[in-house]
Amino acid sequence: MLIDPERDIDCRQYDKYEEKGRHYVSKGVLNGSIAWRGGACFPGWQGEDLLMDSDAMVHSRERGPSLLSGHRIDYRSELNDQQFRAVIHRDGPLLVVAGAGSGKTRALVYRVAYLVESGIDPKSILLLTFTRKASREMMRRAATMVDERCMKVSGGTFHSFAAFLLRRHSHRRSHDGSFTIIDRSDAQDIIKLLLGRLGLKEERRRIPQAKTILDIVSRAVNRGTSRGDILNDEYPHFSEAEEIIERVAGAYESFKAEGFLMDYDDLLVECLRLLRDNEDVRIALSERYRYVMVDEYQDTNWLQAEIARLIVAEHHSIMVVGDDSQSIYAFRGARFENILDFPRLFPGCAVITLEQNYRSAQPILSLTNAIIEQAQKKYSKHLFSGIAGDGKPVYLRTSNEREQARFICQRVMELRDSGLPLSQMAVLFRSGWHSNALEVELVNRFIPYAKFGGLRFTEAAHVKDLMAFLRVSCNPSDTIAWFRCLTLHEGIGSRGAQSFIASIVTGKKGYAGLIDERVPSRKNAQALLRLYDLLSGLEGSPAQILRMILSYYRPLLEATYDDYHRRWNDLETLTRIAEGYENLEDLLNDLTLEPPESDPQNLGGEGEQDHLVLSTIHSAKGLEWNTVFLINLVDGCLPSSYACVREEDLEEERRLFYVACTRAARSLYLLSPEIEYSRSYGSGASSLGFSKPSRFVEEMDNFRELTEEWVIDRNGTCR
DNA sequence: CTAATAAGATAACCC
DNA sequence: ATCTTATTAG
Repeated sequence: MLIDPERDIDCRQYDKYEEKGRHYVSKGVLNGSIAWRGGACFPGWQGEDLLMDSDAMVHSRERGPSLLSGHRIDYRSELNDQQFRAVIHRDGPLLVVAGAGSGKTRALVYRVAYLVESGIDPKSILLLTFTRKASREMMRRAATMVDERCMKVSGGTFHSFAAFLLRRHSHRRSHDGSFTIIDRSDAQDIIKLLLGRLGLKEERRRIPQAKTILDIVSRAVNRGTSRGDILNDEYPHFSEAEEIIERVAGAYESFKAEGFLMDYDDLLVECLRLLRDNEDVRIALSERYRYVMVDEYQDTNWLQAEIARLIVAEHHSIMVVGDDSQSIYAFRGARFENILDFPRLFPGCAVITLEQNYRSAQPILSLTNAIIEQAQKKYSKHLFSGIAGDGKPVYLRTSNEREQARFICQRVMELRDSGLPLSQMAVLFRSGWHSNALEVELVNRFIPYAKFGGLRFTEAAHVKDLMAFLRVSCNPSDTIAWFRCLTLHEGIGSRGAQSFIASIVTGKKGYAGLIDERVPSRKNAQALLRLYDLLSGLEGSPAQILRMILSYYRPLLEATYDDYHRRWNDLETLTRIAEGYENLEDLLNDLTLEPPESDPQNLGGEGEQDHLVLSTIHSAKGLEWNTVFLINLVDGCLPSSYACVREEDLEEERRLFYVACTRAARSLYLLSPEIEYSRSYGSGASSLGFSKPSRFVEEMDNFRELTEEWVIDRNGTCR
């Protein structure tokens, strides 16, 4: 489509205005459908933003309608109208509401390409995504379209961006800026320590577990409410522990402050504070990042939305992309309302809706539309697909998990034999351990697979051990890391470690505290001397440091774990990762914020590349496969039994179901095994009995028509 | 005070 | 099944 401002824009509905000699449109309607703002929104408009390479912006009718002059990529024919408008949008706020599979990523990638091709400095583009993997992937795609310049785009997660910013402006904080980022389990250790320290063990009242306390504290931060409210709303059974929680929370804050520690939430909170309190920082950022894009906007919480707003406070040049139907991170404080609030936050913003689905065949889409139709709150989007379907999604009930696993293995092998690569098939599930039974079967049949989600590489004990050494050498006040390092040694338990830590950190003796005379010479004296030698002798690149620590740690590893061989491999992986880093702090930073996926388990099979994907639904976000198997579609698994109490939680589970099904391009298999509950399975579930199919299935009256039910017979399956 | 052993509880999603 | 906590012997 050729956009002709004179013809396509309804001139009665926008205000033209002039500023510093340039012409702008503040609002308008294009072909009667979209809100519009900004004179530089499309090529050809005479009030171009002159910041750009003006040549590239001129819409050239002489050269034919499809190619923007100066651009190698034929944006107009490669994108649909809505995508095209989003891509060539230049300045001013833009909200793209993108249904599942509607080419949201495509729009982002093309916009990066378009901006870079127009001569924008890639470093002035900031792409905030949900995972670093996602941003790298987008840049890579843009780079293959344009050139290497696209790799220079600034990008990352909100958390990594916050960490970067905080380190850069560290002089504004009281300490020298070397802080350590702690993950959830570190935070949990701290809470446990504090519970002991505060002498709360003797309390009569029931005290929530460290994990629960942390959860409450974190939720309050991410939702922007008080801990009391969270307690009342979500943990009523602990409401009498409020006072204790407050005390622990206070102690936790001061503990972190003393040790220069920051948890995930602190990164956002401090980043927001930095932006709020320092106008000069905001201005500098606005100048540096002229084009800001936020992916998965429906999963941002209020802190993130606020950070994004402040980054662009000076120029409002921000594009956010999201889909309220795919918001699945409420447990982390995500507010899909952010999408709805966006136009209010940025008055006059352009809104573009992407409704054409390019991923799934129509029968799959019909089902997913019906699923989301059940949602309490929905914001109308009618997805349509041009892809005719081969068949309806398959629904299959099996008598147990084992049968479910066997069916999948059999079907996967059939499909592979018919030429579909394993990597084009995925098995999705609600919780990490739902795939256990299947994994056993896959191993038996030598089907290689890679699992995403669940336990992370950096959560393995041995990896944490090694990171503790690194953290100590990076930040000698890191009490938690010291604790781990010290108790690793024979003869040093929690008590001994505490006294050393007191000497090292509180007594400010540094490493010398390790060879403190106060500590009588015992059999551990020798070990401590060696530890002292190790730590004070650490120098060089992160990889060199790591190797020094490894040679020290190896005997400890072998003494502690029977399966040290496997674990040693992980540590070598870690060293390989470290090779790419010049400074230790960056390495630790990245490991905590963006842990590498644990090595794909290549079990049997010939090619290393091709493996079946197993993934939690959360980790499958944004991805797609030709064939998707959704397993354990059973009440108590999906929806999870934890989510069956509150209405909002249940709604989120429904969206999860929706997200899972919309990952499928050509075929979708829904499996409901009967699971026998030996013990109570979550809250109040009957202690004995069999699971029922998911209520989401039961609730849909047209489920039968939209799917095809299979039953298992003696030799396999048939209709 | 530590380390080994026994009994008991709990089990999600993720930066 | 795995991780935590309580108990007890060294």
